[in-house]
Amino acid sequence: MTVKYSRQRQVIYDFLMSRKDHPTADVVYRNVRQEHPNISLGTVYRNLTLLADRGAIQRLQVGDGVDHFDADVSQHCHFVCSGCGSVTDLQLDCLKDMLADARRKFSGRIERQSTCFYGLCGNCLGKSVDISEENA
Amino acid sequence: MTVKYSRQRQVIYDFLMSRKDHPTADVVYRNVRQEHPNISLGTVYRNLTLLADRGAIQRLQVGDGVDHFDADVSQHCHFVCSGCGSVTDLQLDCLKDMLADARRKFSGRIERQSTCFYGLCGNCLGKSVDISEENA
DNA sequence: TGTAAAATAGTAATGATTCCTATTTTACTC
DNA sequence: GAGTAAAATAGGAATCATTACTATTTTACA
Repeated sequence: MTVKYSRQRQVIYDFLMSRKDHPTADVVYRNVRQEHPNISLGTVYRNLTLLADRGAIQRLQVGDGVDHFDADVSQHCHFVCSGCGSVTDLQLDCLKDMLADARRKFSGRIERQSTCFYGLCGNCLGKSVDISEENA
Repeated sequence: MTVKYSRQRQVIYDFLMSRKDHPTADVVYRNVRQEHPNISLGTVYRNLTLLADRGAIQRLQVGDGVDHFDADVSQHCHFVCSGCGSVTDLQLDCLKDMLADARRKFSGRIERQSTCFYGLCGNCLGKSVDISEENA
């Protein structure tokens, strides 16, 4: 199946390239709709999947139940804030060492890796947090 | 809310402790039902969530769209086979170094980490794979 | 222009997980 | 051992992200 140009796919990809965070399909949909009011959510999903399958973008599953998408396809880690839910990049030099270490120890073939850190971002650390329910 | 004993929760936890792989809620349900025919799927989900919230077990999100559960709560990596879907443990010494490195570089508070490798396990590497659709 | 393959919009279906409620079980007191 | 309030359960309904379906439109190319 050859891929043909589509204006919608172009707009989706351009939008993703313009963002440093890692939007979900729904966020992409709501933003792209502003200049493309008839685009359907299915089209957004289909094109994000197509782009990810071809390696043009990365699909991230950070454990919040929703897929995030990243136009930066280089190997890097992510940080997920438990406070605000933001997903940000984290460049660690030791990433490649870890991959090498894993390949040394594992008998199968390791193709890629995904590392995600969890905690509170600098912003959320500053704010006072309601912990009234936390000991319930 | 104090936690009271329940036979169902005990059976769910015991089953998880007996497995070296990392079953999904549905797999737990189908197995536990053999000796507890009336248990409901909702009970399995509720107890897995309760145990995970209390730190007795770990919830894994490896990117296949389904949650997996692990009775081993120590920090370790996982490997997900793209062939058979199995999820296995991978102990890497450099894991703690990576966490230290991340804490040094990041301005927020990092609480935990999740690392997952993807590829083909030793078993699936041996088998011939149908790639007829891979260039489509 | 003509045409076949690919893509779209809109909607229905899927499937994992959570929520709801009447009933049962637990833990604790007398 | 009975009485009781909180917690847990079974079973089913609801939710919500994602995928599948289909009639129509767009693309690429002769």
